[in-house]
Amino acid sequence: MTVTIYDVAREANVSMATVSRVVNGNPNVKPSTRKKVLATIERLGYRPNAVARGLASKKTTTVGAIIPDISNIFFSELARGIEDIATMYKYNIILSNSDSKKENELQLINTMLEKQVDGILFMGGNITDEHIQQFKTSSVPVVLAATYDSSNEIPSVNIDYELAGYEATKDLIENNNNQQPAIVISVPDAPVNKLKYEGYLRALEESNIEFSEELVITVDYSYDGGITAAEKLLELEALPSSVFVTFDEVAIGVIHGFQDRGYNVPEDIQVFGFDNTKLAKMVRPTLSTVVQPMYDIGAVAMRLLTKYMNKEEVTDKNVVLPHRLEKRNSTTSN
Amino acid sequence: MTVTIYDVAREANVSMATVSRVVNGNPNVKPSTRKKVLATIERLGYRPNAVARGLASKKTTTVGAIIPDISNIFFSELARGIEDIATMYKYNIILSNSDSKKENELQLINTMLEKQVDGILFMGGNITDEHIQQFKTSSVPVVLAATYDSSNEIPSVNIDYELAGYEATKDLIENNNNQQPAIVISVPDAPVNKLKYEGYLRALEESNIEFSEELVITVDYSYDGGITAAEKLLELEALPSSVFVTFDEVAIGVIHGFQDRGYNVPEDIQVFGFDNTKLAKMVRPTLSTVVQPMYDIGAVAMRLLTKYMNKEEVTDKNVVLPHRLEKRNSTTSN
DNA sequence: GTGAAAGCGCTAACAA
DNA sequence: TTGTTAGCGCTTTCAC
Repeated sequence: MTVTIYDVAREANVSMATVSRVVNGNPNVKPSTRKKVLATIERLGYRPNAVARGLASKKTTTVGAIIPDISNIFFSELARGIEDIATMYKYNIILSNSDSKKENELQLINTMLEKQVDGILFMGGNITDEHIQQFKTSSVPVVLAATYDSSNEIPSVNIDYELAGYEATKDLIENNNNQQPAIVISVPDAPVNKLKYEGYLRALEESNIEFSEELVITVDYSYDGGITAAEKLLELEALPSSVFVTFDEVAIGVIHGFQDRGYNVPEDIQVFGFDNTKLAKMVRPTLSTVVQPMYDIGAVAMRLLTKYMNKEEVTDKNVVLPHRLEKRNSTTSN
Repeated sequence: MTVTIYDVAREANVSMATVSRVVNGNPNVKPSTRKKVLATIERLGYRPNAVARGLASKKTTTVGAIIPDISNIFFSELARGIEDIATMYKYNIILSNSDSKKENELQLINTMLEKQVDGILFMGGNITDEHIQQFKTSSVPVVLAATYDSSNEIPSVNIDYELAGYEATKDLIENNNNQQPAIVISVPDAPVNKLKYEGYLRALEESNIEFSEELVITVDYSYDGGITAAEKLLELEALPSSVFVTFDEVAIGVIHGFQDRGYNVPEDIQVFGFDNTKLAKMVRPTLSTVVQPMYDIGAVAMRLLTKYMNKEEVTDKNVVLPHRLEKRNSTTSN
């Protein structure tokens, strides 16, 4: 049926070891026999069986990627970064969605390990001790992408969320006469979001702004969550002059929530987002936001993982990529 | 090092065959020995090696998904549909991006086959004879998702693109005093887009509208492409009263292109999109569009693939899912 | 530069 | 109900 290395060996009058050498680019093969082998491979349409190879070599050139939700624009960009670098290094990706549920995550890690992946790229919300435990006892390296582990035990690639939150808030404060910006938080339990909030608080503190709790709004991580947030903000006695929204998609909902009720952004209220997904340029007014380089995070995380898989030396185990503020029209009246 | 089925067998005083039976849920095991085996599996932390299993059983419970670009919101929704059904049937997905390049596509198919996937889900633009050839000689089933193969030889899941294009155009014609809507096309060589265009032409014909070629605009498949399209439209002697844009993302660019130049949608020009990605509700005015059920296409395609993989009988090899028009504010002055 | 042979960890007859 | 024994298709010593 399927043609094996053994068939090729027989047809080419060499041993299977030689065929294996040719297939794997081992230099210890006489050019003439290499040519002969290559010819019969071509003739028979031989295609190496990666599963058999994996069993014999204990390497599958496959890595597992556990991601909350690939249909989320943030993660799909991240995934693209991962994929591109993986391809560059000849790895394939087994991609699975966890919906950020611990149970799914732990289960998926196990499945990936069963499939003998050479490494795991993990994206998630909350890293629990159980996660850490599983990562540390894993037989293959694990790298976290856009996922914060406060213990810093697991290699990771992130931006400085606290600083980013601080800077965005600071910008809003400075442009609004030292008034407290509101903040719209989603998935408040996820450490990265806590960090954004901490940055927000630090900025308030530094500007000696008296903190009003009612300006902290928690809503779903969704466009509709943003609409809801706008409604909540409009129910307050006084509309704050600005709002920091911790996800672009939610921020766009906030903008439209205001606009649909006759308010103008940025005139009535300025809106600052977070992530710089491509959505940020696809609204009117365009969204000022914190640039988080999703693609790069994915790419760098994958690169880092290859280093671990190849047992290369790693100097920087917890990579912090630069971020910046991109000011657009949702904060700038012009 | 790693604990194998053999270790478990020894520790539990049974043969590896029995352990295998327990692991695979084979009922021919006495409950007491099953319990004993399970206990030692637990105790030793045994984790079955899927690669060895794959080699022995010739099944990997892994399917390959070849997708143009996972960071595209359309495909990422599709991918989610695929993934969810795959999980339901205990399959894992190897996901790869092709950027719709034939060379990559062919290469990826080959890689997937080397990895011994049990089936392939293919999404792409142009299906050439070479593709068909490779699919037909593939040792595992292949299903196309949102990808048109005019020969209908390969199993597929689609909507009726021609009809959808026809209906959208028809709607625009009827709401605009029989004037020819413009059409903005991206990736014109892809058969699905040709079909949309054919539907457009049929609608014109049916309404006895004299066809003006200058109302056919071709731009990149991107938001910026939409901006460009709006510019091109504004360069015409007379602005058409409506435009059918064959992708939502481009349509949103078109809307903003007009708005940024002081024109109003739908008052100055109506805009109709295609796909109903979640972007459609995230613009103002909200986008009227053809609802293409991406998630369902992915899910149904994966389900279809499982049928082929299990050698179940398939009654409907080329599935055509229903679509509909979702009228929103980009075509309805209110 | 090439070949022989022993696994890799498991499944699946076939026996018992 | 359980065990024995071939492989699955390849890599990788170790000889020659």
